Amino acid sequence: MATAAQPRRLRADAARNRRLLLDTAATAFAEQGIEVSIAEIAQRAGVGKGTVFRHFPTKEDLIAAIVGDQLDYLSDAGDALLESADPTAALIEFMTLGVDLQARDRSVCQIAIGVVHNDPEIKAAADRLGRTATALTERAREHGGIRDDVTGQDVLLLLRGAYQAAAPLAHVAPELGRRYLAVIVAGLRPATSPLPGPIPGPSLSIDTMRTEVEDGDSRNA
Amino acid sequence: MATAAQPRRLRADAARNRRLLLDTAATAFAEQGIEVSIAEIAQRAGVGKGTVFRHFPTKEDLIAAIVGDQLDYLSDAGDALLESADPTAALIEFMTLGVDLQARDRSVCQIAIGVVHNDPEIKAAADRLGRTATALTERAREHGGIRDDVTGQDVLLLLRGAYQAAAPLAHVAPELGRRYLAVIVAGLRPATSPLPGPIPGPSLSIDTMRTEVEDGDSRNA
DNA sequence: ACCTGAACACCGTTCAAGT
DNA sequence: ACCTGAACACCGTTCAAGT
Repeated sequence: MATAAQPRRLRADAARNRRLLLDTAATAFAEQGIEVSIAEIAQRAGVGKGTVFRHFPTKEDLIAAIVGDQLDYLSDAGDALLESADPTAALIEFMTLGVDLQARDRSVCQIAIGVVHNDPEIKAAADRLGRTATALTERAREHGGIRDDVTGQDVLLLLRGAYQAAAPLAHVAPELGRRYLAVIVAGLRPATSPLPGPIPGPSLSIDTMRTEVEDGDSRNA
Repeated sequence: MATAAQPRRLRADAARNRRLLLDTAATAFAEQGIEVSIAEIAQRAGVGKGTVFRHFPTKEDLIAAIVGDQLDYLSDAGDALLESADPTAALIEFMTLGVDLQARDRSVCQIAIGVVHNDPEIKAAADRLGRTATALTERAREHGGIRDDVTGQDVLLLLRGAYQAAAPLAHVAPELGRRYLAVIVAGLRPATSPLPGPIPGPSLSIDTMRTEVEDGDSRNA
């Protein structure tokens, strides 16, 4: 339920349309990916195109709202896993859920990949997911299940990597995501040599880090 | 140099235009990603839009040609590394080159992700890269550097995963790809428990696997 | 307040007319 | 044989006119 800073109370029909659009778009995106046209979504929902843009000023905003919901789903699952007896198994289960979620819904794959960054709803959902991942990661670390230079952000990003590695063959071998998650999990086990480069901070959300740098630069790498 | 089944000999100006377009598009894609318009590429190259489509019937074909070249570059580097004294270090170096290549060129990131599948040029380049990766992987395995249930295809896909994991923060922390590659490499070390799921065959290219299944199905997962 | 569809700018692609 | 730009279909987005 990522219902953040809304202008307080929508008219009855407006609220209904918003939900309707969210649901219609979610299934459409899951089926065909984000390239479905707004026109088609509007038609499937039985409203005019203009209505879509009244609720979501841009297509990105619509995607953001849906992805935000999905992130919340993963946060819920992660929070529940915090009660689990085996912290390491809980972290692995969390990552597995994340990989499967991406496989199920094509639109989630774009999470945080530049398309959907500056939206406040997504930002809030991503922050919450970051906190959950950090908690799970710290428990697993204290339990001795994973190396001590790995953060919750690492876990979230690697969970994305596991799915993205498998993505090209997703149609042929849907279980491949699990395979690569297993490789990654094995790589997270306690080890001697430290990982190279900077460590993504546990408190720093993806969006925060990005906006800090000012958007739209660095086109020339 | 992926110059495959072309209608034998282009007219002088045509050959020149083709190269010009390839170069112009390559830099444009690397700078701004694949979303640059054909119109802009045509203009930057100083030709009409129609000319672009005469050489590359579709935008995908243009991308395919460029990505194919890039894959060849990685194959060349990999083949050179086959002479290296330390097979395990060679494999790691190969993967590092692959991650860096993706970071350098935004268009390569889409490799084999469904956009660019059925193109024969890409298919040939991907096959070759697959063979190179397989050779490097087998040498490292015989050397005892990696677990024995990992194929060259695994290596290629994981190399993609490493970059994709880091991609959301690529602007802020360009070295993050190396970090996640290190995690993955650690996970590839010889181990007791086998990886779950099917093993991507060393001889089977990504494209081959895909066309075997017949495209356009499996929309409902 | 909210909905709607015509209108706009832009994109990939086609093709008749040129050389 | 190859090049060109006008023309087409489609897309995201805007907005004046309706309720």
